[in-house]
Amino acid sequence: MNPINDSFFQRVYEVARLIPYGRVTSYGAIANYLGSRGSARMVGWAMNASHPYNDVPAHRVVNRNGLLTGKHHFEGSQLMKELLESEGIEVKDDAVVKFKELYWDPSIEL
DNA sequence: TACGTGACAAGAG
DNA sequence: TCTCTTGCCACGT
Repeated sequence: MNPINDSFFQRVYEVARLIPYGRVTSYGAIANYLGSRGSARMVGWAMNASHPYNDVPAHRVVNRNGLLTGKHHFEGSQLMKELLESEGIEVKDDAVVKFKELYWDPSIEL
């Protein structure tokens, strides 16, 4: 990984940027990739602080059930859904359809 | 300086 | 199978 980013947050953003178009991942997957499963909550916190970063696709990060738990942190509760659908990802009832198929695990793919 | 909060996850009962 | 409890770490008050 890039050593230019030292802080935990920066590393979270780094991984988030690597999420392929049309794919999704979970907070835990990112936390696990960074070395600590228990830091999943930190990933969520990092996403909360990622608003200023336009190149961080926070909408591709959902919880382990594929639920869009963070949609309320977007400008509109529909924005996250629309962003995902614009990438060809089906969203129903605030959850990613075919989540298992679209799931992207950095610790495996990288 | 210390305590509570938060977009989570996994194990145990 | 479902619900409850614990772990983990940075940030704001």
